Amino acid sequence: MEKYNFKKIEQKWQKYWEKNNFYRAQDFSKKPKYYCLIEFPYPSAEGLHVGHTRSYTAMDIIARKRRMQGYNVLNPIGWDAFGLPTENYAIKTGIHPKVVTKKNTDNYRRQLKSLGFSFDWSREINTTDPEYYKWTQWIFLQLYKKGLAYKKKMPINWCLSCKTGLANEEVIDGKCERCGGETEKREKEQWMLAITKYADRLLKDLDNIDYLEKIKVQQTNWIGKSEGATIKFQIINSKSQINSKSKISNSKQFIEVFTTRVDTIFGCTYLVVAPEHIIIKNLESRIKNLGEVEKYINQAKKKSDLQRTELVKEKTGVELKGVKAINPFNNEEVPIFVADYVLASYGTGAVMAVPAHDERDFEFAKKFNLLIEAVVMPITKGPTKIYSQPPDEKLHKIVKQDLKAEKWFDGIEKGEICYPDDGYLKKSGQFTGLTSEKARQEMTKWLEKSKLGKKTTQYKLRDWIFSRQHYWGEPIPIIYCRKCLEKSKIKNQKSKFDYDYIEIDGLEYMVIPVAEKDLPVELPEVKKYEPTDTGESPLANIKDWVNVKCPKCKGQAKRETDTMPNWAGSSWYYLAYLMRGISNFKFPISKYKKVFKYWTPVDWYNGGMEHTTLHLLYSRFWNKFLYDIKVVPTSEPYKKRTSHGMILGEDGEKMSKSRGNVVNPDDVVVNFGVDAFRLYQMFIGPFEQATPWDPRGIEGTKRFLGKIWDIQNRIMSHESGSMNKKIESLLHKTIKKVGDDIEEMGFNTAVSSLMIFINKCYECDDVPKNIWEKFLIILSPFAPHIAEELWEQLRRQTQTATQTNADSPRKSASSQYGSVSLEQWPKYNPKLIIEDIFELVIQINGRVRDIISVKKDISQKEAESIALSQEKIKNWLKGNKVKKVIFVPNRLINITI
RNA sequence: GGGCGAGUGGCGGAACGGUUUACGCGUACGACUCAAAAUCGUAUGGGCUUUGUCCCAUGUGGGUUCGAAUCCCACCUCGCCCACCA
Repeated sequence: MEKYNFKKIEQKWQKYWEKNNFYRAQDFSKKPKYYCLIEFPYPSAEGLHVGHTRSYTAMDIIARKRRMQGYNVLNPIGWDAFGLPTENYAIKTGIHPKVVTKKNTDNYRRQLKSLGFSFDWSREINTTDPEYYKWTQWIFLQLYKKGLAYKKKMPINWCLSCKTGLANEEVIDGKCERCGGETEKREKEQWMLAITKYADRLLKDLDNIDYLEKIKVQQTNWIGKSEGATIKFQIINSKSQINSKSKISNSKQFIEVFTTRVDTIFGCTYLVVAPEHIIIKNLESRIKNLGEVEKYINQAKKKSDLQRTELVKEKTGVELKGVKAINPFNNEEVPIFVADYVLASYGTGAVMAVPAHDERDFEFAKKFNLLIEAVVMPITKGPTKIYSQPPDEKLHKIVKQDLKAEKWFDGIEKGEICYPDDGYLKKSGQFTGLTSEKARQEMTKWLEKSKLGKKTTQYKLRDWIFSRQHYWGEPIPIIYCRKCLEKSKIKNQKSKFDYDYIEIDGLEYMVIPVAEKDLPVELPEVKKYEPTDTGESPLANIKDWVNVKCPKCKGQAKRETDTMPNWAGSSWYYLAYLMRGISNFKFPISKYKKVFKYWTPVDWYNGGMEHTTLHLLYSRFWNKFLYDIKVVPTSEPYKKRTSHGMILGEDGEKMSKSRGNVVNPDDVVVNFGVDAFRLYQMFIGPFEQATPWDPRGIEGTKRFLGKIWDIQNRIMSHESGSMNKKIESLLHKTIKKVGDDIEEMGFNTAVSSLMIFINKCYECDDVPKNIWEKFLIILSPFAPHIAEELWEQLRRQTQTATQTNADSPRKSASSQYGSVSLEQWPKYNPKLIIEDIFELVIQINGRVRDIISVKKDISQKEAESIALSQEKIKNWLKGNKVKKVIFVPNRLINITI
């Protein structure tokens, strides 16, 4: 018999699969569909590493199993190829990103094909293909038409070294996610997507999908819904100013604040507004220390986010002298401060400060010596004093009256300690005595009745900054025309513009979306890819691309030169695979509705945790939008989402080029073969956990395959057939275990149970063929090449034995014997799993003292008498009285003495 | 500071109320070999002046239970994500 030659086998079967279009998904097949999805890779110059391939292998195993279970499986692959590394490479070398992308995708394709993944290569996609991105642009235009894409002057995060705007999500600790460089705030006209309009649905619909709990929690926190109230504080001039003749101009001005703790409002001793808050400009004439305030604001603006966060400990701020605010609940005057610990972008950009019940306000008040007034007292611990008649007697049960509790309580009362939790109210007018919860309800009602505020829901989620000033991205398909704007102005009344216009460099333009028939707006050829220092996209320099005939008036117009962020192309790629199969991206969209209906939603999507709040949320948003405009039939794109752990380097650190600990699958495969590699990736540790790569570990899975090869040779070398009860029972156990484990992504234990089965077979001389065949079937998703080869050998032997003389036609080398991947996934027989003997554990006082084999399903009585008759046990029991006997059927008996 | 998760042999890990250390790596010894590699076999948590019907071991300290790695409480350490969100 030949030795196990993985190279030969792998090549043979990979060719066979490809030649026979083995893993092509059938649109509209009558079989039930199963759509599994992995995150398509960004084709970098370094090539694949084992971090990618582990998760792909896992999904490949699931796909292969589903096919054997009778599903029509779609397991597609493509390239998320727009991105900065490619652009940076182009800047350095002058080579067109297209060329680089081609080179990298070719390499990735070669690598993936060599690893035996069962992808449907006929649907390969590439986000940088104009036929692909014309649809990305098309979706943008639909968003624009529905008012969900808009342009806005925004203080954006600007990366000084990449020279581009970044979304909040792309700035980490004040640094650029890509290059790690410093960022600062800049004002720029940016295209925005109104994801916040979908915030509530993105949150609520999490209930109906099967995402890992931690993914749901992360998305929930990211969306960050909080219920509270907005409250209007009237602004007045402070007394000193009133006295100095200039009467209060009666145009009432208000500051609106957002709070989740209305119940603490009687403890509000000042207001704070963010440095960017518009009210400061509006109050300019009334602020007495304007110079000081402006100085502070300028300083705050200069601070990058990094500096702002670094200064967490030291709070800064300036009082707006000359004005005060009136607390609508008690009509008390409170001072107004400007401070950068208040964020302009959240809530109303202004807060009511309650130092007694908010840590940040407390800190600020301490520093500026402001009044701290406690109005909420703790309920459960040590209230030695009662401030009012609470509505519920039980709330006042004094739990402990030790000194500590009393001190704590007094500290709160004296304003020495901040108490940020719920409690019951004191010194709160008509609301005194209510619990925080109840008070929030009542006070909000009161606010709404008196029209001084209202119930409000706030989200941390912000709109998505969609503009990038880069070359290597999808051009935003918008044209700006001055002539059209002039015409409309003449036609319409001056003040009523029923069209979109925009101001660029002081000139006004009309915004004209590119028509569907003119898509794609293709990236022009350029000589230089560098972003400009002015912050404009490199596209702005291509005059004959920028200057364009207006599609409406045929006059001089110009194109938008910003491009889309990376996340655009990946927000809908699961649909692109379907379109690719049908009509290769031709218009119109109606062509594809049927295929969407057949395949969506994705049944199982696996990817990295790092995409939970970006890609995964963005693509849920786009899908919901596409659902609303009736393009896709389901409101959620992915039915089930799981995530994988990272593979760390041998040193236990994250794999990275700079650390030099990256493992390239190519090198592993050369020495050990694809099947050993696939198995080891699955065996290395729990799938959801990070595990270090151990270069020696793979020896084990290679030996495992060698054993399989040997056993098959033994089986084939002699007539076997006699049933082996033990092996049969173990087979059925293994079928169950492997099947269950795959579903729960317990791949490491699945592999180990396959190993246990093989170890047992190895001990036996005689493994019946029909048992062995079933083993090959359940092995095949993990190690498809060797499984195919052994299956074929086995079949060839059987067939040549039965049909002697038959000159079997020799078409393709292998197809005549079928393929193991066309077999049915075997069912286990529950009866065969149950053994008639089990190991009865005999414990005394919970400690194991003896183990004996006994018959299954014996009664407690029987077990007891067996236990008590054991010599060892008798010795233990000598001179002791049996107190109690606990019996766990088919497991153990515990005697207490 | 907040959220999520994890701490078990020399190492990756299994078990997730019932025999701690499955499976694999490594190591030691043995077989085969002139020899080595490969392969196969055996052993492999620690302790003992007691080799036993012994004792101790799942980050630390408590608790619940006949019985805890597993459940509860407190603490320590590490990882990931978020972070002045009112």
